[in-house]
Amino acid sequence: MLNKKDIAFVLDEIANMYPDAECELVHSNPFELTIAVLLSAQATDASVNKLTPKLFEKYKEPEDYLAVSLEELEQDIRTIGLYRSKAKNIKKLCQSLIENYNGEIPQERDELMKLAGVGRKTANVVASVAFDEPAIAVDTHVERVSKRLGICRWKDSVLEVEKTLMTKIPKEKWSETHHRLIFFGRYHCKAQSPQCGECPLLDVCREGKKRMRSKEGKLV
DNA sequence: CTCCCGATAT
DNA sequence: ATATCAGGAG
Repeated sequence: MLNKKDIAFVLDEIANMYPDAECELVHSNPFELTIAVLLSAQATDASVNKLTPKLFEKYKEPEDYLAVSLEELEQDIRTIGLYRSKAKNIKKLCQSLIENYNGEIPQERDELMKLAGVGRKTANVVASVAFDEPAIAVDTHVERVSKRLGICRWKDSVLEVEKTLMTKIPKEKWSETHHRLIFFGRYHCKAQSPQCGECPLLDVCREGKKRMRSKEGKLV
């Protein structure tokens, strides 16, 4: 496990690598962001961003999603994986927004998580990006990077990873660090081919050093 | 735990 | 061909 000094080193290095890391999902308000994050489950940001500009032109408010049939909405998001569940959740979410939240996305994470298709990770993203609340959304990248580096343990659940990160990172740095960890995981510490040979964190990364030994110094 | 699922990278 | 992608619901 990384000690306090190692954590500080990691935060410093990823700040150098990705000083301006931010949400890459196309959106222009909290409602669009929520839809985009819901769609992004088990899909790449690029795939979602390819779809949402046209989608948001057709569907501007919760009422617009309720005005079409489920089949029509499914067809409109068909290029995204899990599209049938997502279409149903979007419909439920919009109905709930109108019935319980005056048609607006709520700011509290507990309220966000009551919405269909919105779990802890999505709620954290919306609270953080749309409403500037300190939060660390643990997605596949944050989980993988945290475990490889040794910030948390391999067996930790997603919730345990989030709690560990919140404990080890100063609250005012939660949001920026969260985005930098995502960029680091997405573009450098990739799932299939991590660039350990060119990684500034190699000295403190147990998994990276293990990988370099097994490959005898050869890059991926 | 399983299921949902198309697009893209390896 | 297989793994992975800003997960969540049942």
